[in-house]
Amino acid sequence: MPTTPRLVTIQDIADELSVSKMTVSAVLSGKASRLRISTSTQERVRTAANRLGYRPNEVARALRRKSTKILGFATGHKGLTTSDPWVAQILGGLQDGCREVGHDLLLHCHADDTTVENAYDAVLDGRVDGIIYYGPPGHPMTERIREQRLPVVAIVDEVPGLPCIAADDTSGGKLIAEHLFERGHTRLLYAPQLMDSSSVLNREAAVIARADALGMHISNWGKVTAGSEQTFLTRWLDVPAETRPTAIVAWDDETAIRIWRAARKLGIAVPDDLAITGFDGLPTQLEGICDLTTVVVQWGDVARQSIHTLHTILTSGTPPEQTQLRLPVALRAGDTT
Amino acid sequence: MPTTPRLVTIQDIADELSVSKMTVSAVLSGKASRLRISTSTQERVRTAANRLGYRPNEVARALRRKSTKILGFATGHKGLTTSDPWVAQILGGLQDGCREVGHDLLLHCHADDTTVENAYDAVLDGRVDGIIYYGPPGHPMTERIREQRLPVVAIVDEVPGLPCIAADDTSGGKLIAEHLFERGHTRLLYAPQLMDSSSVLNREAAVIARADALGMHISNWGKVTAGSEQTFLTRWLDVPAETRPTAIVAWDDETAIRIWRAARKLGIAVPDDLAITGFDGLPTQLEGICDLTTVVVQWGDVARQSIHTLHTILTSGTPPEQTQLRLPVALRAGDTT
DNA sequence: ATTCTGCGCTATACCGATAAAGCAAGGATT
DNA sequence: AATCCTTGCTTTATCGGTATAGCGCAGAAT
Repeated sequence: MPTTPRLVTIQDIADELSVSKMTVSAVLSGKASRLRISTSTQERVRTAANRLGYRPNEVARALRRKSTKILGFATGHKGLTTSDPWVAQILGGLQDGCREVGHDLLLHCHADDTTVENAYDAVLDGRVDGIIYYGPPGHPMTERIREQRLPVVAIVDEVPGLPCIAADDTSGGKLIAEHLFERGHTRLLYAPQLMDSSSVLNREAAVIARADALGMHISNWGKVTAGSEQTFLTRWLDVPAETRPTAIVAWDDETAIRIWRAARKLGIAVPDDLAITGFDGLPTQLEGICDLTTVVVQWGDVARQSIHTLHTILTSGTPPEQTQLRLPVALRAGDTT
Repeated sequence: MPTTPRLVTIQDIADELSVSKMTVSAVLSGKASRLRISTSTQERVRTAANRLGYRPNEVARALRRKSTKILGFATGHKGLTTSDPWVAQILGGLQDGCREVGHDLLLHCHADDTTVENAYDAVLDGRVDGIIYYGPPGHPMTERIREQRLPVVAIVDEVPGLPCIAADDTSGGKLIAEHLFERGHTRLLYAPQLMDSSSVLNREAAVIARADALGMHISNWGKVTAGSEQTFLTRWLDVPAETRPTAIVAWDDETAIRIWRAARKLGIAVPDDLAITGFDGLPTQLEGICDLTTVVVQWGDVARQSIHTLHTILTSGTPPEQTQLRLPVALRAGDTT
């Protein structure tokens, strides 16, 4: 039994003043002039509302207006969690955006594995007006989202057919390759972890393209999952020093740091024997003490922007002109290159 | 104009099968046996619902049932933001808890400064069934929350009269003092930053009490705000070496790291000249590379637990017996002591 | 004297569900 | 043969708002 405290409704005020519900509603929702309510009545209604501590029931409103003024956030990547500090940055941005457009933000907690399906459901349930989706593009449900023209905006990873706000991964990859080139590297190794992400693929493609153009050699030994860094580096140690890659380009900061940590354990000197780069620009709280070379992405801005795009879709009915955005990134050199 | 896609309602199904709305509702909400609906009708309803892709409108449900199955999170500390990685841990825990009790989680984005007032309003608006509140205890609104018996659970900081789930700050402070004692320190300096937090005060009191008991001397030069670390350490340098505190006990990790960073800049050797301790045990992502000595708190568990407490209050109408919880903490020695 | 117009508000229906009571038909009971 | 009970649904009211049309009255126009 949810203990909702005694509520003051519009009816209570109406009874008290011996006017109709509608009069009260009109006054309190600012439609007073359209319904031609006298100033004196308006005054009386407002006074009574204040005195009784009236607050409009948002649920009732939402039902009538068919819009909850709530936007949702759904993730489709497995293992991704809100406590991940980089998702936190996104959440912060989503919140800022919501504040700016006057909505609230709902985090879906229903299923154990939060998929696009949940996003889809939540909209149909009427719980939220629209969804920010961060997940893999391949999900069968994305097809239905497109067909039914549900208000969904993708972030970080591209989902074909959906509006998408992401980072400029291509520029980021280019910056990494150039940075390593300037530092004198000629043999690179790309270390992905997530595989069903357009972001990873874009970063990789850009690094490769730029590395090639600069005459560097770049290889890829496949996924570096959590826990396999040691094996990865052992393999690296087995390669004769003269042909060994001198830098590892990790697809994100987390992977980079895990490799860095493993390198320490194995006694590999970073960056002298091996340079490591990340991608994301996570706030590690240790800036100035211990810095990873990385590409800084304003994830908060990506998220904020996505809310605005979603809001435009909701208010105008159609996506805004600029429905595909890639926000600029910057290289930050640290102690690992 | 929010573009809600064409909805399938209970009425559509009823029309299609030439039965009443109520029959459909009963079947789909599992009350079929109580209303004595024949198995064949149940079958027909379910089939039709599936075929039409029916999803119950949660807003309508919420209105009727007077419960949204949504819990809210409100912060009252100024400057605290979701992108703060440690708030992220809390959010993750809140989400886990919500999943376990079958609710969703709403982040309030209405006002610029999110206060208890917002929490209060959101409950009265009917947007959420209850609130997890993290903020200072002194707010005048907390008085009204208590009076009206609103379902609010405080976390991290104690709010008199409200149920509260927090970390065992007292044990944490004790652990810090003992750890520094073992390392041979005799003169400590306590560095707070937030001031209106019971958590800070408890930590301080515990450190002082334990330090006294162990015969150590501990001083407090007041708040170390962001940016004032240099000044703080300059003052420290001015003290003659023989009477200088040899360890700084920061009230949290963030402050500790800011001091650590400033120490680096000033050429102070950590931990040889000066030891530094934190509190929180934030995942810095740099574990094994660069570690702060700190007290690890399972913030996720604090948050999860608070959801369960709130849920108990909502379902039973009264707070559970154990309405005050202090979760255990552990010391993690790092490179700074 | 009659119709028209503007004012200030009320009546009714509806959003999509659910709770509670009602009611018709058929078989069992007395 | 009359009553009762069970089965299997339907009816009505309600949650708390909002949209739309309407209605009585006063003064102005005809």
